[in-house]
Parts: sequence; C-alpha cells; structure tokens
Amino acid sequence: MCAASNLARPALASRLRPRKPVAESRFDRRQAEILKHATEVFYEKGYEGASMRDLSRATDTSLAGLYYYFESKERLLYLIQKHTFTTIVERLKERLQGVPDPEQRIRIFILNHLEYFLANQKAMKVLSHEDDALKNGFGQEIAGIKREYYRICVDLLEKFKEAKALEFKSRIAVLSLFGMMNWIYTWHNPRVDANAAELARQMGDIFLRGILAAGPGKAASKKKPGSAN
Amino acid sequence: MCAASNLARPALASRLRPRKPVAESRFDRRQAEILKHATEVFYEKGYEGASMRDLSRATDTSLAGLYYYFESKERLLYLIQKHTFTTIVERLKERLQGVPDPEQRIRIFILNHLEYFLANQKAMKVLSHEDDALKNGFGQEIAGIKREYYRICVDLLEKFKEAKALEFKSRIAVLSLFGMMNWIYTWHNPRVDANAAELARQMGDIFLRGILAAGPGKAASKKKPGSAN
DNA sequence: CTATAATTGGAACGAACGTTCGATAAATCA
DNA sequence: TGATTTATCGAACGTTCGTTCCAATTATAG
Repeated sequence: MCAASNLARPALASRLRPRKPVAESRFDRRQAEILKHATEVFYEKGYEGASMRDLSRATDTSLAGLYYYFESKERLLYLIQKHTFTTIVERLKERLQGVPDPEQRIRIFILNHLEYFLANQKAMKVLSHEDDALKNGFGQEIAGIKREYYRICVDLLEKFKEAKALEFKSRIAVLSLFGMMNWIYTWHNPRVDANAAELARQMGDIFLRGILAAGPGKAASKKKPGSAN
Repeated sequence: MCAASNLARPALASRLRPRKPVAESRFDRRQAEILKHATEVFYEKGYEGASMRDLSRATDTSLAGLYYYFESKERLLYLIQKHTFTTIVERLKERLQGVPDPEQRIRIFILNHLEYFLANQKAMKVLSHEDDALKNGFGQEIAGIKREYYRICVDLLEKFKEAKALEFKSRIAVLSLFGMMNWIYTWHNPRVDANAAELARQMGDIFLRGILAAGPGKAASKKKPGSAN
C-alpha cells in the first residue's frame, strides 16, 4: 500500500515522519476519511460545483485543516481518482490469474468492473464524470492508468476473437462494452436493479453473444446465429 | 417552429413582438447563434466550469448583453438541452413512420441516435454530462422528455421481443444500449472512427444478436460465471 | 513536568463568480 | 425628420471561490 508516501505533505508537515512501522498513522487515517467524504460531495455536486467549504462542512474539518492534509482541491480529486482506478486494476489482475479460458476471462473482467463500480458507485461516477478536470500533470497520470486498463480489455477480446476465429472490430467492441458498464452510474438503483453478479451475467450474455455471432467474413443481421464459423 | 415563444424575454424585451410572420427575427437569430457558441464552451469546460465571462468572450457579446438574451446561466443550459433533445425525438418519430418491421425499427432508433449524436456531439455531451445541473423546475421538464425517449425505446424492444418470442429484461437491455451509444462522446474521433451509419451497423449487430440469442427459457452460455467472490 | 511537533480554527486575501443598472447606440416607424 | 423601441455596453453590486497566515490547541517525546 504505502499510501502515505504518495501523498504530498503540506509545508507544515513536510518533515520526514520517523519510525512509523505500523500500517497507517493517524495522519493517514484521517486523510483517508476526508477522501471518503469528499468523494461523496464530488459525487453530488461535481468537481467544479463542490467548494472547499462544502468539503469542509462534510468532513467536519476547518477550511485550513483541509489544506493541512491536501495541498489543493485538484490534488484531492487526483488522489480519489488514482486510488479508485489503481484498486480496480489490481483486483482485476488478481482475479485473472490462473484462468485460461478466454470467455471466462472476459466474464471476469465484466464482473470485476461492475462489482467495483456498484460498491464504489460514487467514486466511480467521479472518475467517469470528471476525467478531464485535472490539469496536465495530474491528468496524464490518470490517463495512463486508464489506458492500461483499456489495453487489458482489448487483449482479452483479441484472445477471444482468435480462439473462436471471429471477426469484429476490437475497438468498437471494447468501447461498446465500457459504455454498457459505465453508464450504470446514471441509472442503477440498488432497490430496484439486480446486483453486480446478475448484471454482469446479463450484460455479459448480451455482449458475448453479440460478438460471438460475428463469424468470419460477412456480418449479416438476419438471424444466422448458428454458424459460428 | 415557433421557437421564439419558448424563449423567455428579459425584462427590457418582454413586450409582445407584434406581427412577425417570417420564420425568425433578428432577436431569434442572434439568440440561436449565442446558444451555438455557448454549447461549445459548455462542452469544453462543463456547465459549472464555464463562466458567463467565458461565454461573453466566446460569443463576442458583452456580459450585460448576454442577460438581454437569457435571463440566467441556468436558462441558457436549459434551452440548449431542450432544443437538442426535442429535435432528436422529433426526427426519430418521423423516421419510424411507415416502418413496420420490429428489428428495422430498432436499427432506425440506433442510427438516428448515433447520427444526431455525432453531428451534434458537443450539444449531446452537454446533454449527457450536465443532466442534473438544472434545478427543480427546469430539470423536471428535461427529465420528462428524456423519459419519453426512454419509453419509446422500451416499446420498440418489447415489440421485438414479442415478435421473436424472446426473453430478456427490457430495462437492462435498453440501458445497455443507451450506454453503448452515449459513451461515444468520450472516445469518438472522426479522423479514426467510422461514421454514424457504420457505427450504427456494428453496434446494432452486437446488440441485436446479443438479445436475439436469448431464446425462451434458459439464457445460458456454456460456462457459469466464476465464483462471484 | 516541559518542550516540541502535529493538528486545528478564525479571519482574511485577491480573484472570479452570476447578476444588475443606467446610459448609450442602432434600428424601426410615424 | 423626430419619437420610440430594440440592442449593446461599461461599470459596478454583493457573494463566493480557492488559498494563506497565524495564533491557539492538542498529542507526543524526553
């Protein structure tokens, strides 16, 4: 984890913290808690719409206190995005280990994405919705993680395509899949809609059947699902 | 069209405009032009991030001049959203007339959506991205149009489902389809990606095959989705 | 305990925000 | 032409923005 080392200390707290062998210090704990509440506020009001005073109120911290933990509002958003994105990629890699079947791997991708998305819906909306709010330095790093995640999905699809001798445009397919999954932050209601596993199954069915029916050569729209090759 | 009657006049211009039988007055033309430029600014900076001074600069209008044409910043966003959404629904209804085949009707829906989306990409991003920026009064009217549009799509799908004796959750299917289509504002690059007709064909293929393969009864792919956790 | 570092809050900074006002210029019509 | 509406402008209003400074408070170490 080593979360602390990633976080810039404000001037007052910039001295090296000596011997702190335990996992997280008081500083780290409080910082994480502020981030959690800040995520909620960004979720509700958007990045530009949320003021530091909103965050101050929501986190029960004085305005100056916020600047003790975060050097700027932008950095706050950056930390939320980085943590969220890094975690989802980490979990995906763990889950993919030891699973060879191409279709199964795609289903794992979908499940991992939806599960994390729904469990951290607010953070994920902030991630999806404010993905161009960060200026050059910060923005590029997040964009890099995003590109890696996208690459993983493309690779999964192309392995699948190869194994089944299919023909379709990977780029369109991947981006369609992302669209299906990411859009849920606009409509998912936990009291009405199914949970992540069930959604993953349904979306996986639609998507996988959709690309599975695309045999080599023609891509006819009439029902000819049987001819996989 | 009668666009003028929908637009609130500021106090100075609130008197009824007598006999203006021709399509659009000077007022309407200038207002429409400001809206066009404002759409661009909202697209680039977001609603909260764009200031009236940004809009003033982009439209070559003084700050006070803006308030002669629009009574508030919120109203500006409202007019952009309303015009965009109303137009897309109108066009869809026209295109659906006289087409009986359920599959064909869904393909028309997709094509209409993507075509309008790509031709008015900036307005559509503003529409998708700022859909909760409007306060109660304005927001509900836009939400109403959106609900109508959603309903149309559900009906198309259910007719299709009935005709083909399929079984799938319409809600999930519709929202997945919207996700696929709406997400393009985050990635579409006209110099790299296909045009609307081709995209509509590809997405239509993925989506229609996906739901078409869901015959009555079981909806199984051969493997069960691996351990949910 | 005292001394030192970590943490907090109150008050204020200049800048930018959305909006308003009153005066002026341009267009329209008698 | 003069009278009257339509359009545009610069300047300012009060508020809120992100951020900073500094004194006061609390926790930790010697």
